[in-house]
Amino acid sequence: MASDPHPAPDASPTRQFWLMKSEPDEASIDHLKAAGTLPWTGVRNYQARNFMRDLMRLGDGVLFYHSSCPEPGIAGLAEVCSAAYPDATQFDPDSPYFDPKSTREQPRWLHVDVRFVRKTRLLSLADMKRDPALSEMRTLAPGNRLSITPVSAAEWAHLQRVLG
DNA sequence: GCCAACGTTGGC
DNA sequence: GCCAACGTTGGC
Repeated sequence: MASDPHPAPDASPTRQFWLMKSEPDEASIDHLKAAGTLPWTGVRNYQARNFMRDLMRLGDGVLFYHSSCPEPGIAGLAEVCSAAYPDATQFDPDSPYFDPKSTREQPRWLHVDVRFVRKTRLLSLADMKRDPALSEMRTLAPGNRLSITPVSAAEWAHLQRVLG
């Protein structure tokens, strides 16, 4: 593996799993495939930030989900490949993610990097909703708006089978 | 473009 | 600390 600019200090032996939403206009699974890795910038929700900052570990599994698009759903698999570090876009006045209240001394917003694993068939949101094995998925909970949600080991294993 | 649900902000 | 106003998310 190439040198990692942001290695996690304490990769957990227990792998955890996440669903991460991205608008394909901004960053699709094809963008990730082409880039290899992407910095997960632009998260401006404290709960989602805290997942990345406090709970994500190197090698955690990621369901790459396309949101706010004609066919929302899971489009591929990825994995966490860095520890959390400050989001550069919060300091950039020209960025839509600029946060004037953040400082370099005490940055508000952090993110991890994510590495491409593989594309899958598109498992649509409708498919997910109709699968009883996914009925407890956090991302499907009524009113959920979090762009990053935990996925249970059972849900992950089930999805590996469903996605083929 | 609509709108429900939720998060954040800021006056008090 | 309350809560109204406002902003954002994201499916439809």
